[in-house]
Amino acid sequence: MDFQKVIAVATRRGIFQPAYEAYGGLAGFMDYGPVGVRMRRRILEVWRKHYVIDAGCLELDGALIGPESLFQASGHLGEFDDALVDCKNCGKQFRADHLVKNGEEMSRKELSNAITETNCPGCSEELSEMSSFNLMFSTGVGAGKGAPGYLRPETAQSIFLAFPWLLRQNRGKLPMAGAQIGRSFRNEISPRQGPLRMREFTQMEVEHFFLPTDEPKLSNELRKITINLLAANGNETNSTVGEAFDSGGISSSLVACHLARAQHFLITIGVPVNKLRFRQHGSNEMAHYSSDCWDGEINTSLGWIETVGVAHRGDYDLSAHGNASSKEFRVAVPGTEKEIEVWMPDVGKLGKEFKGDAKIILEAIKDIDLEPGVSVNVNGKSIELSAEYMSLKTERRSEMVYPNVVEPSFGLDRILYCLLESSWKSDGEREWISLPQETSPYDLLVAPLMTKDGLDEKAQEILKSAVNVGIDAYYDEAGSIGRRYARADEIGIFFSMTIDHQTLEDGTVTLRERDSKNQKRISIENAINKVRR
RNA sequence: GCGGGUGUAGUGUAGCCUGGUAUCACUCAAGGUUGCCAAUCUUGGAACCCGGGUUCAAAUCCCGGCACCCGCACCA
Repeated sequence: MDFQKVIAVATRRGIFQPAYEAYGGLAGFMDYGPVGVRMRRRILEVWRKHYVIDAGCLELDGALIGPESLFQASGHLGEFDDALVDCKNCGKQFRADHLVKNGEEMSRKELSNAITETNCPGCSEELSEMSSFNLMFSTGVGAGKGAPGYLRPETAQSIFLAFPWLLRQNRGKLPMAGAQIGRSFRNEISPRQGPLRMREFTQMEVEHFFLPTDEPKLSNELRKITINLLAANGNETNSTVGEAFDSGGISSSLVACHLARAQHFLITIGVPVNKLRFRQHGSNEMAHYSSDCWDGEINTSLGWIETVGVAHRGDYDLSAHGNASSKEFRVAVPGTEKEIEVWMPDVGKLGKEFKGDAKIILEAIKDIDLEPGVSVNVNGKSIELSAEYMSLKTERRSEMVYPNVVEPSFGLDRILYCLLESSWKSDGEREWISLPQETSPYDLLVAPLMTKDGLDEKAQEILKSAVNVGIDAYYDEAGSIGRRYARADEIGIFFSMTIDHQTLEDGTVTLRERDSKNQKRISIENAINKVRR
C-alpha cells in the first residue's frame, strides 16, 4: 500500500487526519481518531511491557515546558537556533554560519555584518537579511511577558534532569534506566508526509545509565536475537546480536542490548522482520556528543523510514547539567572509597585573627588543596597560613564520575504509520489490517446474525461479559454479516464472534479469526477465554 | 523557505480549457427482504480549501492566503 492510500484509509476508518482542517489546516499537526488512539495505546502497552515491566526501567512523566537555562545547558538553544539567509536571486537557502569563515564562533551581530559582505555561493548574487530560526517553540512563563520558556524538543532532558532523583529511587544503584512516553515539539521548517514529520509528536525514550567502567553485559537471551545490520562502512549483515558484538560490528555491549531489545519490540508489535534493519551512522552524520548511533529503519513505499534511534551519548548530557546547574550529577565509583587525610581550615581562629579578611581567605582556599604554609592573596597582600589555622582530619572519599548513557528513542507516530502500511493486506476480495492481536485496535467483534428472535439481546449479553473480563470488543448489528466482517477487517479487529439461533439452544457461537477467515463453533466460555489476552 | 503540480460529499472521482441548477461509484443512515463473508429493493444525508477581484452570473477566469504532493534546501 502506498502513502496516499494509507492516508485515505486512515481518514476513512478513524485512525488519523490532519488537525485543524476546518480552519484550513496547520502543517505538522495531526489528530488521532477512535481507531488510531486504540492502536497507539496498544503499541504503548507493548512498549511499557518491554521496557518498564520486563526491563525494569523507572518510568517518568516530565513537564513539557522548560526554562531557558535548561536548554542552554543541553545545547538546544545553541544547536537548534540557526541563522538563515536566502539568495535574493535564486532563492536558495543557507545557514549563515556556514557561509562565513569562522561563522560558527561569531555572535549574531558579527555574523549579520559578515553576511552583508557575502554573496550567494551558487549564483554570486546578493543575499537577504539574516533571519533567525529556532527549532524550539518558545513561550512565556508567568504573567506579562513572563520568563522565556520552551516546549521540549525531546523527552530525554526530563530524564537527565531527574537522574539524581531516580537514582535515589533506585537506592543509589547503577546501572539504572529511566523511561518516558510523552510528546515533544519541534518547529520543523517544512513538515512533510503527515505522521512522518510532525511538529508535535510522541516519543518513547529510555536513558540507560551506567558506570563507564562497568557497562552492562549482553545477556544470553538477547544474544540470540537475529538482526539486520547496515554498518557505516556499507557492510550489510544478518546475524545474531551476539555474533555482531563478538566480531566488533557493534562496539558497545549496552548498545548491542538495546539494538536487540528494539528489534524484539518492533517484531512483537507486527513489523515484518524482512522490512527492518539497523543502520549505523557515519561519523559526519552523528551528533557531536555521540560515539555510536544506529537507526532502526522500516522499509516502506517511501523508502527506509527512521523509527528508532539507539545512541551512545557518553556523559555529554549529565556533565552538561552537572556543570551548568547546582546539582550533583556524578556518582561515586564503588570500590574507590578511601580514607584520606585533609587539612581543614580552623574558621574560628581565622576569624579572630583576620576579622573581615577571613571571608576572603576562606573563599580563596575553597578550590585549592589546603596545607600548612600555603599562601593566599588578600587585597594584594600575600598571607601565608601556618598550621595553627588548620587541622588535619580523616575523611572517606570516593572517586566521582559522570555515568554514561545509552539511549534508545522511538517515534510512535512513525511506527504507527509504518505498521499501517506493512500490515495492510489485500487479496482482491477484501482488504484488511493484519496486525498481531497485541496491537489490533479491537480484540473482538460481537455480531448477532440477525436482529430478531432475541439474537441481538443475547449478543449484548455476551458483549457485556466479554468487556467485563477486559476484552476490547466492538458491537455491530447493521447490515449483512459479510459486510460487518469486512468493516471489522478493515480496522483490524482480531476475532469475530457471531451469535445465531443455535447459540440460544446450546450456548455455542462461531468464532472467526481475521487473517485466515477460519470459523469454529465453540462454547461462549471457551470463545471468551481464547480472545482474552 | 524556494521552484513545479494539486485542492469538488466520509472515500475515489467527472465537470474547469470554452463561466449559467455539480457527475458517477463506493460508503453512511432509515425501512423492507435475506440470513455466515461487502447480496438486494426503496428512501434519505452529505462537497466545489479560504479570502478578495472580474462578471448579470465563478467549482470554472485573475490575485492573495492556507493545505497537500514532488524536487531542492532543512532535519542537533
